[in-house]
Amino acid sequence: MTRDAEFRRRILDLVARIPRGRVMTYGQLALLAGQPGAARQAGYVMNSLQGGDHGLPWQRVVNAQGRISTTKIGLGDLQLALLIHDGVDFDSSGRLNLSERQWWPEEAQEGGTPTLF
DNA sequence: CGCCTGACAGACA
DNA sequence: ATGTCTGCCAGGC
Repeated sequence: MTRDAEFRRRILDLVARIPRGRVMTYGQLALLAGQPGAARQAGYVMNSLQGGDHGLPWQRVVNAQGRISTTKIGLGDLQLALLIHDGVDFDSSGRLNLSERQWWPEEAQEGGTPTLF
């Protein structure tokens, strides 16, 4: 299996596990998928979903500033609505509180090493 | 092959 | 806070 195919699969596995009301960042996904610093590639994978299908909670992925990045491809309003429906609250400047909303998988929480795979 | 553009992020001015 | 620069690398032209 090619490296990018593995990367993609790992990203999607992680996204599928994000609980309602919590979020993960692109850089975090890349890190846990074994490619620290490849946040842009994580975004590239998410972009391929183009929203909705796959039954994945794609809306639970935001950038490192707690802001929605899908505004660039026209999915911003939808993502915001879905997150609010999840119970996530945003401040007046459109940011959510990452320190209380960012979710880390159990495996990554206990061990000192952040990489998951 | 080169050049440019991205659902990004961190460092720095 | 805002803007610039660099690292990341797939895909379009």
